[in-house]
Amino acid sequence: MDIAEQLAILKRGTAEVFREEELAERLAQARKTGRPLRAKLGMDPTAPDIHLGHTVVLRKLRQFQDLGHKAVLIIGDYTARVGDPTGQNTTRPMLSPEQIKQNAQTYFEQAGKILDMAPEKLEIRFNSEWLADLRLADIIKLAASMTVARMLERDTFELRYKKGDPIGIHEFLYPLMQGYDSVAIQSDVELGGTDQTFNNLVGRDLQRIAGQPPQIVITMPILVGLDGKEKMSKSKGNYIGVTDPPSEMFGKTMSIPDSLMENYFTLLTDMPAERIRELTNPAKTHPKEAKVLLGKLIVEQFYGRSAAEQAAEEFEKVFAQSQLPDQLSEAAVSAAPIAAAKLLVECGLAETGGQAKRAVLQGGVRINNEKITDPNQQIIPQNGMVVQVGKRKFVRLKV
RNA sequence: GGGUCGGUGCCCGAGCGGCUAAAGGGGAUGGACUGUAAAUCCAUUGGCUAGCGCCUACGGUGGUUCGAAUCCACCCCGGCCCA
Repeated sequence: MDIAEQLAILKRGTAEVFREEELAERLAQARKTGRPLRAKLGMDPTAPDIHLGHTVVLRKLRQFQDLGHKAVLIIGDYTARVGDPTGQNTTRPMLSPEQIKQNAQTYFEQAGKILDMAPEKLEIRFNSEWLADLRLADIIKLAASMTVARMLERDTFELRYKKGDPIGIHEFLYPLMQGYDSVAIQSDVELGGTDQTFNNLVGRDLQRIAGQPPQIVITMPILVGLDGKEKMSKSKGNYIGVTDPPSEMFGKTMSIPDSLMENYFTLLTDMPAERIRELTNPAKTHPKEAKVLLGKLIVEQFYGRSAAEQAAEEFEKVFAQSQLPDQLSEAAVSAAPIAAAKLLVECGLAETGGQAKRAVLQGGVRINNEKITDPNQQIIPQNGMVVQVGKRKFVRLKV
């Protein structure tokens, strides 16, 4: 594949490339010397569960692998002790080493769904390997390569500063540590979300100072969450996890605002841009149809085609035709008569009695598809009885 | 170190001795309308109780008072200004 083609693939969906000419050069050089590029991605072991937001960058990294390059995954075990201030309104707690190790493990398992895990395509490094040995003098030297003004330029700091939120001095060290990672592993390229732009560019500076050719920085757009407003994140609950079961993945995809579809197609699938334009043009494609396709494509990447088809069918059945899903989770209850509200709590459909009572009073509860209106109505649980709260929570009773 | 302002429910934020489980907004949940989209509208939003009612809650501890998120003392945490 020639350089122009490679470049086109690598550029697709990116937010920015610093700098494109350098990337082209470096690709050409790799081809000439036969030395694959080292594409770095830092992983924060504080948040082990991967969602589609993370896969945007992982997919890009995978493209590098597929083009014959090497992915270098940095586990920020040492940096996690500092906590990346990016996007945080408050200082993060520091983690214990055991916790970090466990998180990293989970991360690998999940990242393996996207990345090529073959040893010759993937190098995994813990940054404590080089950061733990730095002495105070080294750290001061590192710190001297940055100014307070430049630090404060970063939105995250600026925002917090203006808002009057606390900023710990140690947080200033984070970008430096991350930048030093690039020096340590001699990366050719570093990938990250746009929120990592600053951190990644620091790597360029530090490499230059260290006499290395500065890495090319490729940033990917931040994936917007299901709410259509904020960044996809676990804490905001607006995410699709890579371990979500197919039906849930599909259902969540169907719930995104239409306006987000183009973005999702671009960042989460390999669909050509031209086709995406057709799909997201309501005059050419019905939005629901496009979204179904999107949902299938997403599920397919993690569970294969047949699971994707099945999830779509199931969705149609349950939500469009209000039928019961194929698979119902079971809840064991005793056979004694019980008030409806209490039954909901018993089988885990409500957390508290008050919540259950409310659900009933608001007409959201059905037992064997019959609406219950009185929270105190006595129910005699029977095997196979189906209890439903709202549109999406079902349970089959097991007496 | 000095001065000053602040810490309220999932989040933001009002309240500044009783009428306060605590205004308002956001979010979330349930309902209507739909394409589990958006927009809109209605309702709910500490726990226990069939209900009367009881318990827990306004940074922490102790106090004043018939009664405290509200007053006082000390402590913890944070912002800003000065040094």
